[in-house]
Amino acid sequence: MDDDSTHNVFRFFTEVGIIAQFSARLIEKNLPERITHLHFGLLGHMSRRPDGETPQQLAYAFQVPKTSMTHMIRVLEAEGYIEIVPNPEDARSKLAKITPKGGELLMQAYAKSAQDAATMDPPLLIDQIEQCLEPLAQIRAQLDAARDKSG
Amino acid sequence: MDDDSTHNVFRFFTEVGIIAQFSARLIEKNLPERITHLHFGLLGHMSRRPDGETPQQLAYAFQVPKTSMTHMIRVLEAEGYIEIVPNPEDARSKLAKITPKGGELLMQAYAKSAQDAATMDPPLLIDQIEQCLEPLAQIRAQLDAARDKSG
DNA sequence: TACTTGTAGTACGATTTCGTACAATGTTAG
DNA sequence: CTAACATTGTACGAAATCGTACTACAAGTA
Repeated sequence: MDDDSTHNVFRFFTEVGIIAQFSARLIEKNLPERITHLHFGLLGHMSRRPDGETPQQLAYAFQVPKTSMTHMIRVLEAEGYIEIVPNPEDARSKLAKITPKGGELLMQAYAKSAQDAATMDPPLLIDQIEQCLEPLAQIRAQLDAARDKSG
Repeated sequence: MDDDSTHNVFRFFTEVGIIAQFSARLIEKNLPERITHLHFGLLGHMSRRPDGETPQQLAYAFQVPKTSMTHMIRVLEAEGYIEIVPNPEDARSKLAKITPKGGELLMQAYAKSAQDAATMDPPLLIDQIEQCLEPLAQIRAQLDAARDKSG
């Protein structure tokens, strides 16, 4: 990889890091105290999996340590946004499922954040966003694959 | 903003968030204990500003609370990567400057991470990355501008 | 069955994050 | 000048992050 490409890769990571921080703030502005964008992501993830997922699966999906996930789902459970039930297929394990209250929160935060995004000044650059979407998805898939191979 | 665009915006944020996490890990793998990708970003920022910057400016640039920045620069100073001197233009304030040791760390981490990036399997999608670069920069600039207007 | 090895989740503690409150200094209106 | 007000950095404490070590259960071996 030549110097130019290297520079571009780092620049890419820098831009992506900054934008990620903005999006985190955008969403957290519309979430209750103590609920972060990661919790929001967890709820979205669970809403697509009505049978629930184990903390282990969630930790892997969100690339955080097991202990961090333990803490996060406890917060969500304490606030009633998810429920944690024993895993019928493995007595060591548990299943985390979104509750109606969690679904409510998800919808509301989504709607409010969408509203905020739609009313930004200067306005969001939808064209550029859509233009990035496909390549970003490919890059993410490549990074996922590389992670699975080596660590 | 129609439903389709809204969906794309959220998808964009999701992809960006995941990629940001990967890049953070990629870099932190090549940094000492206690030094994070944010510290790496701080060092890079300071390396382009030999006269130093105040903690306030750094907090704004990196979009973290002042108190978080206080803590971060203390870690960097404790490890000798930066030095903190009084600000000659404002007795309330200080200036944080990168040290030669900090420059060393920056170079080394950059080189190692570049090496890691270049040897990924499957390989990094340089074309897609370069394709995203310009639109991402525009999106970031728009988000910056919107932040300055409202909060 | 008894034994070895592996895996799920968590207790615990060190560190980090960040909101609140504050002391020191700067700025400005009068 | 000086009194109000604003700004800089920080002490402090509550909460979050995450590495280490552990317990409980599972799975494979003999």
